[in-house]
Amino acid sequence: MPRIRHRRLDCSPGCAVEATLELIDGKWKGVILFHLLQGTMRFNAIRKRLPNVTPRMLTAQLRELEHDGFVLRTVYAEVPPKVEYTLTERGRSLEPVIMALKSWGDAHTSFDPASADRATGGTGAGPPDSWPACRS
Amino acid sequence: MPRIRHRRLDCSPGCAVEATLELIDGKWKGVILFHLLQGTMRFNAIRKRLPNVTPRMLTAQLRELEHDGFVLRTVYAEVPPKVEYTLTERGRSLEPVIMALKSWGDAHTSFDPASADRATGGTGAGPPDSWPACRS
DNA sequence: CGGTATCCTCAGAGATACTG
DNA sequence: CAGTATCTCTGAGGATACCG
Repeated sequence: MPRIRHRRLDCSPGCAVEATLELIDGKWKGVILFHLLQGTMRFNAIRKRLPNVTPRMLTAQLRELEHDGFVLRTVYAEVPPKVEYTLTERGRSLEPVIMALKSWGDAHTSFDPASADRATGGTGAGPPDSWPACRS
Repeated sequence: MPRIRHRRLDCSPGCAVEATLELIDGKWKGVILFHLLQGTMRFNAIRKRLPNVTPRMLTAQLRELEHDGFVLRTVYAEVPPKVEYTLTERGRSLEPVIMALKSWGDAHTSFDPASADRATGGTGAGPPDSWPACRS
């Protein structure tokens, strides 16, 4: 069984920011957490929401979330197999964080060049050329 | 000049979550953003706040933040050189996100086992063994 | 249905040294 | 002071195939 380790030990007043980021970082954890906020889901249900995820990656991410105490994995001894993923209390405590991320994303995915780059007496140089857009 | 690309294009209702996460992900961006919220800082001032960062990494992270329109880099034609980093409007718009991350981290760095893992009719098995603690 | 098992790639990140 | 320049390496993450 591969042990799960966290890497960031660097501290400072902003340590808490990094600590939290590290926990929800990892390619799919954010979205998984977001979807689980709507309720318990089964493996393939989650999978359908993440179009490009491979089973291997989804398992890995879910295992990390479980290890970090965010989700509870419940296996039913049935045929065919049934596994449910539910947020724990700790997992639900992330709701404000996830929602802050979502709100910002919703508000800024279509970027308005006129509102950025105007901080102080900026040069006007270095025009931001491209931000990623959300497809579909 | 190495072009900066973003990778995550995967969409779904939770797309915005991932989109935001991607922008502030990257080992040091969260803390940098956090510190810049307190005001304009110079390169070495930021560096002092991130004890274990190498100049190369700090430069890279700042360049990405600049590319994403979060920070403004102002170079003064002086000797010795002076470069200041300031948040843009767009950068400051991240404040709720950063603060959500920090609040959660502050509240959960000392983990209380009694409050987690009690979701539904949990098994009680799989005791969470170790979470990373903040040193210093 | 809900995963494992392998294999592989490549970009993120560290160490070290040097510079306008 | 504020960075570059290399060189190296780890491991997160993808592709593909198979299993209880």
